[in-house]
Amino acid sequence: MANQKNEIPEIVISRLPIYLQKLNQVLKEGKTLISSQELADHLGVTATQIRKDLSNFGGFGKQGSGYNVVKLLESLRDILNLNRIWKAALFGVGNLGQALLSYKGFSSKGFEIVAAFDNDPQLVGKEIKGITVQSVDDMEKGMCASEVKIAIITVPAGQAQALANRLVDCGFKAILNYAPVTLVLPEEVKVSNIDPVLVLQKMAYYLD
Amino acid sequence: MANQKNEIPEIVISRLPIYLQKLNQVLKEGKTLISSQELADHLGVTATQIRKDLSNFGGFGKQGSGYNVVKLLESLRDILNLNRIWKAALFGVGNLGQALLSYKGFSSKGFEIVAAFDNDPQLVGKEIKGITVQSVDDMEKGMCASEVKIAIITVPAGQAQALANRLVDCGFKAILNYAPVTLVLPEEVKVSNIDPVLVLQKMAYYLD
DNA sequence: TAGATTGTTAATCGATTAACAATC
DNA sequence: TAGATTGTTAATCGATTAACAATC
Repeated sequence: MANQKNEIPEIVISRLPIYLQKLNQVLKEGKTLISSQELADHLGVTATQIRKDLSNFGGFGKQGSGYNVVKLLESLRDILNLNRIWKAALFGVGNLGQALLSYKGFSSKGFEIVAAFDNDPQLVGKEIKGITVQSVDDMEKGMCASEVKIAIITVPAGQAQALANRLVDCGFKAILNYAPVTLVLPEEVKVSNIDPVLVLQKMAYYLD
Repeated sequence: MANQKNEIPEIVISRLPIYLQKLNQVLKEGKTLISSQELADHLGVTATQIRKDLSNFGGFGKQGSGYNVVKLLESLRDILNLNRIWKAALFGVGNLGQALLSYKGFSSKGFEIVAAFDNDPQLVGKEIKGITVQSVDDMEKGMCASEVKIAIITVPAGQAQALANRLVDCGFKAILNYAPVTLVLPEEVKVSNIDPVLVLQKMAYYLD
C-alpha cells in the first residue's frame, strides 16, 4: 500500500547500469579485482558513492582488496533483473526504428525486439532484420496476451500519446519513448525518454 | 577563478528544454497565457519548481494571470542560446547515423548537421540527404578552423574515445555521444550520452 | 603484521517544497 | 475590489561526502 519504503532511490538504480558497463570493459581487459576507487575513475562518480550505492543491496567487496569483477558483475545483473532475455516490441519503423531493429547492442545485452509495428501500408508485411512489420491496428491481437512488456516508441510526436494509452491498456509495463513529447501515463508504467534535441538544447546553454 | 559561483545548477538547465517543448505545444493549441500550474501539469514537476527555476533568470510572469506563452518561449530560447542555428558534425554514418541525418527534428529546432564522416570506403564520397560523407582521416582539414562546435558520435564503442580526443584537439566544445562507453574528456567540453541499453537496463529493475 | 580498502555513520551540501507577502 | 498567481524566503527533504572502525 502507499509508498512501500525501504525503496532504493531511482538515482541509485540509474547508476548501476553504468557500473555494469565499466565492469564489462574491465573484465575484457582481464582484470579480476577492482577497488571502488578504480571503478569510480573517469566515471563521474566518487568511490564513496559507489560503495554507498552497492551497500543498498549488501556487501560485495572485501576489505583490503576490493571487488571481484565477475562476482560484482553477476550481482549487479541479478539486482537489475538482467539474467534473462527481455522481449520488446517496436512501434514505428521509420529511419530510427529500422536503425534500432538493426542495432546489435540490444540483443548482446539481453534485449530482443520480437515484433515491429507501423501504420504505413508500404511497410506492413515487409520483413526487416527477420521481423515482419505488422499493422499497428493489429497490435492488440498479438501483444496483449504475450509476455512482451517493453515497448519502444519511434512514431511521430502527434501519435505517441494515443499509442501509449493503447499500450498501457494492453498491458505493457515499460516504455522507451523516442517521440519528442512527454507522455502522460499511470505511474505504475515506467517511461523513459530519449530525445537528442532536448540534450542538444541543454548543451547549447553552455556554448558560446 | 575556480568555480565562478552564481552558477545555475545544471539540473535546472536540463529542465528548461522540457518547459520549452511544452510551451511550443501549448502555443500550437492557441493558448496565449499559462500559469506555472498549467505548465507543470503532466510534466513531472511542480508549479513551485518551475517558478523557482525561472526566477534564476528574472521574473517572466505576472501575478494573477501567469506567463505570456510567446514571451516566455522567447525568453527561454534566449537563455538557452537557441536564437541561432547550431551547426553539428556527424561521426559514423551507419544505420543510426543515417537515421539522424534524415531526422527532421534537428533542423526544425535549429540544429543542422553540416558534415558527416565515416571510415568505410564504401560510404566515403556517397551523398546522403545532401551531405557528402567524408573520410574521418580528413576531419581536421575541414572542421578545426570552422565554426562547427558540436559533434555527434555514432561510431562503434571501441573507436569513440580516440575519436573524441581528436575532436577535442580540433576544438569541438560539445559532444553528443551515442557510443555505449563513458568518454573521458577535459571538463570544459560538454558531453552528453544517449544509450538506450542503459535506459532499458534501468527499467528492467522495476519489471517483473 | 602492515597496508589497503570496505561498509557505514554522521556531517554536509544542495535541491525541492511549503508558505505567503506582493501585486496584477 | 476580490481573486488569482507570481517571486521569494524559510523549512524540509534527500543525496553526497567525509571520516573511520572493521577487517581482509
